[in-house]
Amino acid sequence: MTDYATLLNESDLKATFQRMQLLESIEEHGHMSIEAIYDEVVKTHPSLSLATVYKNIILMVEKGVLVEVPIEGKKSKYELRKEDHIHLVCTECGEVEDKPRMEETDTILNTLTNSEHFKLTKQQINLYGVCEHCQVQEAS
Amino acid sequence: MTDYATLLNESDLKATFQRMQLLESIEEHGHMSIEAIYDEVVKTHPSLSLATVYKNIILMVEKGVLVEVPIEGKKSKYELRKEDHIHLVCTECGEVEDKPRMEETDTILNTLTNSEHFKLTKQQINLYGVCEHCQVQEAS
DNA sequence: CTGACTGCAAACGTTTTGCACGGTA
DNA sequence: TACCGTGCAAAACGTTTGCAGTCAG
Repeated sequence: MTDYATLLNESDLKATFQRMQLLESIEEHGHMSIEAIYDEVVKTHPSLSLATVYKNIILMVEKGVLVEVPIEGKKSKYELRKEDHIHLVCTECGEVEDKPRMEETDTILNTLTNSEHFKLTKQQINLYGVCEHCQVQEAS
Repeated sequence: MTDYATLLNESDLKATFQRMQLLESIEEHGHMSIEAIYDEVVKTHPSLSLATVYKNIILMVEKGVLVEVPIEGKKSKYELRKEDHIHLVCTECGEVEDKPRMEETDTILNTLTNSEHFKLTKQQINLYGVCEHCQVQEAS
């Protein structure tokens, strides 16, 4: 997906230069905080306002273009919406990595919620730990 | 567990009246935001300071007495530390319910992270949807 | 008795808001 | 052209801090 204009229009949002910049930056980096998105985009578009970033991130989450990833003890990060997956969150460097969701977990979780009469709309699996890269760092 | 004094002392924290009140309120309600904890405890202990609640919640999370539960689009809630479990988060009323973790998911997630050379320290599974109670409300 | 903890008030950083201007469809 | 979206500055909000007094161990 690189056609942000179509994506935005299909979500009832006008395809402004700012919104496309935000999406481009998020796709490039994977998972970003609002502050990080602003810092990144303002480099190439200095008149960008932080308020605009806030307004648009919230709006794009509501419209389903973006997904919020809440993280323990930190500010939420945001990513493009894509098929369900698991997040590996490194507690050392803060990086978030995506891993495909296993079918078995889906089945188990669906069974569990069905038996609870809970109308499941969204799964969120975050695994916290130390990524391979940071383990190497620690060793030295 | 009701012996908060022992729990606190074992965690290198003094067993103050305020801390015990916070823990009691959290245990009674299950999952609470900082604001909610303050609102609840200040009723019976009017001199309580919000700053004290902040300081202590953060401290007790660091010491492992409490666990932070980050939730999409909302402020984090806090719960007593207990054996691993799944959270069912109702997007209507905001209530969080605990469900026991299935062994199969544990196995799957461990296998996944091992193969990634990711040193797993903590799992977090949140399922968002509508609880049974709110589904009944909607129908009417 | 002493260091840890509390409450207060002020400081701080983050997020939201209202409004005049500018740009998309 | 009509609205939606942007940038700015101010306001509102949540969280943190420093300090003097108090309390648990």
